[in-house]
Amino acid sequence: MKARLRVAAPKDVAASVKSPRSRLAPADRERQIIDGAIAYFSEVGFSGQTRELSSRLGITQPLLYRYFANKQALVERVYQTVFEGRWNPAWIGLLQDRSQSLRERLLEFYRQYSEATYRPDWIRIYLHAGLSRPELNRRYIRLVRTQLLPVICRELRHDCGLPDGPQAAVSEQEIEFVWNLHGGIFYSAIREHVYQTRITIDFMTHVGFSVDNFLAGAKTIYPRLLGASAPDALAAAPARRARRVRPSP
Amino acid sequence: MKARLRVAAPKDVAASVKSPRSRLAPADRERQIIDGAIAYFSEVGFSGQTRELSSRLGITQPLLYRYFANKQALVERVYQTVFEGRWNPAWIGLLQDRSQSLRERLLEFYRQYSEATYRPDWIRIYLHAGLSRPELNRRYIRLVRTQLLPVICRELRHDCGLPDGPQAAVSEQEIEFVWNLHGGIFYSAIREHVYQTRITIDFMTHVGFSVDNFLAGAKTIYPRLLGASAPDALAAAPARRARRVRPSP
DNA sequence: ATGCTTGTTTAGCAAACGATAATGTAAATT
DNA sequence: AATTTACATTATCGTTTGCTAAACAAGCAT
Repeated sequence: MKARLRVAAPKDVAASVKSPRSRLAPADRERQIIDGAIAYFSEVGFSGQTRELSSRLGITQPLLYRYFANKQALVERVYQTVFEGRWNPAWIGLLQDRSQSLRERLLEFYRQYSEATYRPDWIRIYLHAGLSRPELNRRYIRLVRTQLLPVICRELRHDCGLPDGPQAAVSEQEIEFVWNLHGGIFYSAIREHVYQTRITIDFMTHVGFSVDNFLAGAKTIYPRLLGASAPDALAAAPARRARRVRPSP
Repeated sequence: MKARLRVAAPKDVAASVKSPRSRLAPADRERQIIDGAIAYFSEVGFSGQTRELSSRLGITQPLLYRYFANKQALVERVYQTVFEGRWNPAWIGLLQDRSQSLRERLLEFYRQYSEATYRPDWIRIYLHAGLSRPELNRRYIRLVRTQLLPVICRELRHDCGLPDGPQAAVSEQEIEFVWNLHGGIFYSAIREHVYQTRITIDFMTHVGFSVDNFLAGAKTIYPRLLGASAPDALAAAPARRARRVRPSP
């Protein structure tokens, strides 16, 4: 039907710039798209357009839809890759290795942990997800809350010379106490990678301050958290502070 | 020209549901739009649509454009309102009032500060902004960095019985030490308001842990931060930790 | 070479979205 | 009450955006 009209009009000069249609194995192309999507969505958020993404990848936009049913499916893969791909179960063992001082272990842990997660793409995806799909972050936080923090709590008990045993459950207060260390370090990573504040102090130096302060303070504070308050405070729903809906004008 | 065709056909039943065209004073309408925009954009992010926003406000979409030249202008007003409207200069005086213990002052400060800023709309706008317009957050952080943290540093010096004077500048290490307190508390607010994690511990109880840990740790750590390291570390650009571009697959 | 399979591109639709012009109407002014 | 002012709505335009169908071409089998 349609005559080849472009016989005498080959690719013009501008078109010669773009790459000449590379044909990749499906697994490679998929991987390339996911990596590009992580970089792109971490930069502009998940409302970024598929055309811009494909353009950055050097491919055409419909090609995305050969590998992912729709944009949402691609976004899910990004979430999954970022959140599930960078957790190292060996960290638990590292923290429990009492042949080193707890300070050494915490520093080494945060060195490795920040190496894996406190990088621009991870943190930004993490925050974008937190704002649009908090259930994903809750799942990750549950991982930290159940796998990581209780281990630190027990090591802290041991370090402070406090009684411990397999049946002595970690209290909510203890967890919250350790959250404080974790959150302070995470926030300094946010300042660096999200707000891009110029930070004159080396990241691990900051971690050193945090850990030292944490351990020194714990010597004083941590003993209080065990005996006094009931560990079953979990069930109780304490009265939260009153909260205005709007600031009074 | 056009005959009144609807004489015998007044507003139908469905139309009677929507409000009957309220006519507000410009200042009131503008305020209403800004408040609605804060609530809406904090929920869905700044890529939210103007139609949906106007629908929530119970007005028509073109009306937005009578009050704001374009969407971007509205977004700017939201930023401005949220970031500049909730800082209370009196906090500085509160922190410097040595008639109370530093512990009391810090607790009271964080009670007031969290009341003003650690609420869902503020935090979410803050994070959305951080991801899309980090320069705005940098400005806010500079406010904290220059107005708030140095004051805490000086009070901490006094509390730890360390030498102080108007000419003894606060070192970058000291600031970073206090960032840790501030960030840990902020992160617990993120967990609560953004990830909507169920937190069984009262917010101010958590703040109490943080402050106590901070003060107890400071007694040990803080003295080190003053004398030893050069305060002019600001100028130096310390070697940061090596960083892979991608995690090895 | 020829044809076949399948990865890739071209062309384009339908809905969504920011923005504008024209029309309508509530309330102040006279 | 008539007129004017300006706040608000209706209708619509041009573009963007997710997504699809058809055409095209790179590599393998024959």
